[in-house]
Amino acid sequence: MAVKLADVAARARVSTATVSRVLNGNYPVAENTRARVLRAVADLEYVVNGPASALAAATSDLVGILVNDIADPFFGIIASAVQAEVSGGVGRRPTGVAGTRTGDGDTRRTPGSAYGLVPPGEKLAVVCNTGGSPERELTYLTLLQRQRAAAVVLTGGAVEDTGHATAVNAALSRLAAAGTRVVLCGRPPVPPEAGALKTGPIPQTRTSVERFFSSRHATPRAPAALSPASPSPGAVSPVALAFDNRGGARRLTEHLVSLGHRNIGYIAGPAGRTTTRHRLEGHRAGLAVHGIPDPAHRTVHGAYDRTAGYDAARELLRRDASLTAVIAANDTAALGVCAALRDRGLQIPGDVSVAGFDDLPFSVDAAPALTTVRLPLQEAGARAGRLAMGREAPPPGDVAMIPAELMVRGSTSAPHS
Amino acid sequence: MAVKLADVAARARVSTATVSRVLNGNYPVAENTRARVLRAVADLEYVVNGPASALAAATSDLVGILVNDIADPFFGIIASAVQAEVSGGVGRRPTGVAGTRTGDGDTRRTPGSAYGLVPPGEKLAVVCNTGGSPERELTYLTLLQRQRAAAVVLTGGAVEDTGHATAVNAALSRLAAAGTRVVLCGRPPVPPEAGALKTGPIPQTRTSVERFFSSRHATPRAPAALSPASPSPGAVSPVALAFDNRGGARRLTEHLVSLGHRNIGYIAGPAGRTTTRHRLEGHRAGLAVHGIPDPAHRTVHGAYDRTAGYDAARELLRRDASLTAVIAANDTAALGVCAALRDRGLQIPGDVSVAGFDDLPFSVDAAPALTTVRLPLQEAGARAGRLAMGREAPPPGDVAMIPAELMVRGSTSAPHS
DNA sequence: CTGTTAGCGCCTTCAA
DNA sequence: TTGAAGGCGCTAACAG
Repeated sequence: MAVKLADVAARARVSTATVSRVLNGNYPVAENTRARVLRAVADLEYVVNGPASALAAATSDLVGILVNDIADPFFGIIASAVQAEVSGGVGRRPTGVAGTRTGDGDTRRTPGSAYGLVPPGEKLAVVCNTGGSPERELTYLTLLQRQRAAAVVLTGGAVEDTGHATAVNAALSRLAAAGTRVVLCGRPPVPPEAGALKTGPIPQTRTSVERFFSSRHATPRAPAALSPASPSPGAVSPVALAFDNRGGARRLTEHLVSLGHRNIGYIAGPAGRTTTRHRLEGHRAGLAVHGIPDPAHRTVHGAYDRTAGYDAARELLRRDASLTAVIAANDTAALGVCAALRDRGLQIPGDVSVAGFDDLPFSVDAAPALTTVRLPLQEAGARAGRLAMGREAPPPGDVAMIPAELMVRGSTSAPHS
Repeated sequence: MAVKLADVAARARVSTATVSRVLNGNYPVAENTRARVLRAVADLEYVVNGPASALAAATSDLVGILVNDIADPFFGIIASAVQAEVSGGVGRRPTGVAGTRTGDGDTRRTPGSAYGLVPPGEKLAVVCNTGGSPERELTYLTLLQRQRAAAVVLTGGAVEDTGHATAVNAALSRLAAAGTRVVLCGRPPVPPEAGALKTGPIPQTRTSVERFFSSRHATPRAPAALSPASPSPGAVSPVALAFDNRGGARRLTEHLVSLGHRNIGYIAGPAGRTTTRHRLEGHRAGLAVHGIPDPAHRTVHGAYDRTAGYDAARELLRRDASLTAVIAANDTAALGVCAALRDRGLQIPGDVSVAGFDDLPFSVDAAPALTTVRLPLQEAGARAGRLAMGREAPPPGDVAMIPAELMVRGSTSAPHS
């Protein structure tokens, strides 16, 4: 980029410091001076140099949202909610300096009028797709740390490999230590020992809330790296919003049992992930409560997608023709199960009942409508977003359990005979 | 962040320049020196300061992917493909310097061994959710320009408001002028006039391809901002991969006509967007070809979601009870249509045929399976990703039309009587 | 192969 | 209310 702050300053006949103040709206500037500066900015189509700004101020407005699979609506819905909260937050910056706002949103203004200007406090919410790969997860975490992200939200189940978990927790600790807010959404909290593993001094950065409600002319950003170390270098446990996967799965299985099912096939998600394990544990607990045996051959692992559900259903039927119900680890896989059953000429739920998990938007439109467990993805994502922005107080103990709700629909009924 | 390059240099007893060279792997360094540096990096848990690095090098490794609705699988699938190509690209950096790689992927190594290290050339693909809001689209574009993004991929239909279109095109021109590669995916090309509106000199940055295949020790990045202006400051028209929405819609409608339908309801997407218009035009063309009248009351506009489809279907039936078929602007809305018909006690396709668009993964599992138009979202996204990385040559004229394929399934049949 | 030395563009005290 | 000036941490010539 050619045009820089100095160019704007020259054209507005002020110093670079003044231009900076106008742009950041964090310091009083005379009204007509401000106007001159803004005109110069528009005329020159000046756009702030993010890196330079971030370097000098030691902060950035990036907020990272890590998801396991962006093509899966489960994550799309969460990410969307987080993003909306982060960059469209209601009541953000109530005392914003008028002159630095984007304007009235009138897109028919002369092009260039609002160029390069973004409402102060506006964060760049950014979704990072790990594809479920541990390496990529770490890579993104590192990249976000490089960028000095303001906050990071990790969504969905975690990989349970000890080495990886340790590495991730260490990365999160470093992030937190660097002043980045870390929030877990739909992911179990970091075990205390892990969180306490390595912790440097935690700089006490002022929260966004504090900034939002401080005096009209906010004082300059606190130099996080220079602030004195906090007294207790205790465990850095990120705020966690965990889904009640275990409870939801248990209630789902109990629902089937109550209908009279005894031979229930279970298609679990990919092995070695917390979500997979918790749902499976819930399922088994549901069986155990009623003293129903659970032979290993009735469980198959697969990915969280349609094809996996399809294949797994065939495999289950091959192994055990006496099945009267199949539970899939999520709705997408459940659709695959339905397809496999139909291809075998089996009626749902007449011959075999089917159930899913998540209650994604399309589940109610399957035929028959899918019995499943509803997770309030949108609400949880929004809450995670507010937590990431420091706009909501963390739950007691920094952990909240998000309830799951059983949705009984047409795909389950009493077994045939 | 406390630990900086100088700290690492001190610990490794080398100069900062050497550390930088090791980290960037773009210059020869003695093997044992490199080892010392890497050990120091690991010991100190050093993580590069992204902003500082970006500032000094005048580039960043951010790649932005703009989507209208991240919760919609249509965009999720495209974004996923782009991302995979951008950050997992096959054969990227074939001559990479071994020592600077993350390692063998062994997550059980001592935590800290690979910290802060990311494979050279690794890009941070980042998905930005505009929510279909023009303002947010511009904001993201500005924010990405601030960050000096390496590339930007815009996906999905564009808003047709003239003022907004002009503003977006101007923003894209500025991005391009700043050396950011711009790719349109599933979005019509920028009209020549618009693209030519404002164009500064286009710095001739070396493409990634050139970098990838240059000598073993790649020479330093070209100083884009300082390179001489290109001879022809012509129009900056970004590479565009457009979907054949018009053709697909036309074939879909002709399919219904060929089955004998004459009274076809059409649920268009939100007004004022290119995708909506193109699909509607295709539909009308399909009717016109066969001389079938198209009274205005048979078209209803709505969002691209289930609820909109549901409501619109009820409205259409209210207006015209003679309908024998309903086409929805996308599959999600089509599901809503099916639900509305079922709620009215109508059979699909016995009483009313239904068709969608996009062929999202769940469409084949609807009951009956949805007749629709398949768009190769995954393939298009991957191609867009490669284009964004400069790993694939742009199509002739910088525009490629991605074909749409009619998928005839169970939800359409000849009308009843 | 390695060290020295200027900046990169902006923010932010300190003065005025 | 405004200006002057010193970094922020890193990269990239240019020597050696």
